[in-house]
Amino acid sequence: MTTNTSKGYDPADYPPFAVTVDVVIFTMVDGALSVLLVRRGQEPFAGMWAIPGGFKLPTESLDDAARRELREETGVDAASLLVQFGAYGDPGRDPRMNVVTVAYLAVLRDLEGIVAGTDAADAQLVPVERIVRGKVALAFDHRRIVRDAVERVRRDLESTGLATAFVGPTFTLSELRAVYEAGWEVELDGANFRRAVTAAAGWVVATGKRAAPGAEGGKPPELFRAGRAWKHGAPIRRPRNTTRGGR
Amino acid sequence: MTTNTSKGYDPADYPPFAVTVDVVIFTMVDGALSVLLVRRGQEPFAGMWAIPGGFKLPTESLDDAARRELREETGVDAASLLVQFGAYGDPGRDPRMNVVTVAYLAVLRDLEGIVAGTDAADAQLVPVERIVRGKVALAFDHRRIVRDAVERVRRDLESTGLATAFVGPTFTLSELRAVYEAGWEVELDGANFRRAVTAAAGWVVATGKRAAPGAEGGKPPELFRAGRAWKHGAPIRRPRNTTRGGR
DNA sequence: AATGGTTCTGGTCGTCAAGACTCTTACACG
DNA sequence: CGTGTAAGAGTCTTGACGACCAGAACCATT
Repeated sequence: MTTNTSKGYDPADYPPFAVTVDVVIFTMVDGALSVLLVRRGQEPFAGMWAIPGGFKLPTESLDDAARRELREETGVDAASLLVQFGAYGDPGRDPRMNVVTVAYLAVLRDLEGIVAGTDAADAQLVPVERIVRGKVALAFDHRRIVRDAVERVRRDLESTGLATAFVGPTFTLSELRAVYEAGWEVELDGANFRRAVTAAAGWVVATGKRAAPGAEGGKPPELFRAGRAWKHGAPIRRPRNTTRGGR
Repeated sequence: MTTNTSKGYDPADYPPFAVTVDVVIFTMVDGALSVLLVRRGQEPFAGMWAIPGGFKLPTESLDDAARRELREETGVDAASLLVQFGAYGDPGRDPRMNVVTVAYLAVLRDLEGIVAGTDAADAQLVPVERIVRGKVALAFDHRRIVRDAVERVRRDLESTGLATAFVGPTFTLSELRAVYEAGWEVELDGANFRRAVTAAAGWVVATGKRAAPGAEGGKPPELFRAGRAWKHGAPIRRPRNTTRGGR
């Protein structure tokens, strides 16, 4: 074992990099987990779809840079959620120079309306399934980044309060359940789901109000808001359809 | 919403950064999850303890850089595990320049012997608990990095085959159980643990051999090797001692 | 007003995983 | 040959979870 001699600090010693921050912005579009893509204006990959991103400034933290990119691209100031999930620095991932990018995933609620107000040639919301399966070509290594982001979302649904970021400040249990169903690609029984989140206090708090019944009719559902317990976990676990033991 | 105009490519446009890779190297030291610390030889923070790290080269990937650092610091070529878990770039985290570091966590098995062969003033294995609680002062923001790494280990124990990286190619169920107990700071019943990992095929494969009984005597335990199922998950879940609902 | 359709909401029931616990087996040591 | 120790096997209870059914509350249509 050698001692740590590697961090020499002659400024000529270290190779310069550009550091960028890319943000995978998720939202729910009629029951499908979707991400925001923007069309690139410049080379390289001009005209191609990509996830939003930009250079980090020396005066801001990585989190700040991600927040700034989010605001610049969507006008939204505070995302429901913004988490870092990976860094990408393969040689040649940017054809022009050494770029290391730090990837964030964000969750927004009302993105659909915002995107509808822009030129459809410049921004669109695409179901993750289409990106994962390669139906849409993305610039750089952005397809891999999106894939990793989706993977992270699936995990965090089970271990964090991520799901609440997809719904509004008040929500029905059906809406919340739909988030899990879309993220995990499963079907959950409504009655069992209700029991899981209402059995213990701290997950959802009844507001006493009711939402308007859907277009299809039906009993008007209760409105809830998120409790504090989400800070430390999730009320339900991902079903293991694979009979324990994998394969 | 604006279109993506942020990635201008005039080389004078983007602020230069140094990119480093830091590795939190975990190993088990008599039942305690521990990390490798090395003493810094140069400024800044000369003489202080830190986790190993160094500059990324433009010709290598981030993963390659992490592997290289691991080899340079420990002489070990292939770690049992090497995963990226975070990037850190707060302004001022390095007093001399703009540095963004990408953090990896590694798991090694026989590190104790390697460290014993070096000058104790240059490298040591420290239980994570001492670092988390701030008993050891670390350079840069390395304490935070180690804390995040520990958090990641705890999670990955439940959702990946991380635990098998701590044990040898063949192992007893007690050894494997000890990994979970140390990582989660819980006690697991030996009989129940055995049932969990042997109930379904694919987790552990009996080799037919038996290890020598411990110094304390007792029935000599069976030796197993890891099966393929670990690729996709873990055989046991972290006990929820908090009576569901957190708070 | 009655009927059928839809969704929410509460209840039941069987299955199975998870823990707690006990007992047997196989070694070392004196 | 007993005694101590840890591995390994068995039993039992609890409760979580999923599948399913039934009633309640609303809408739309007749």
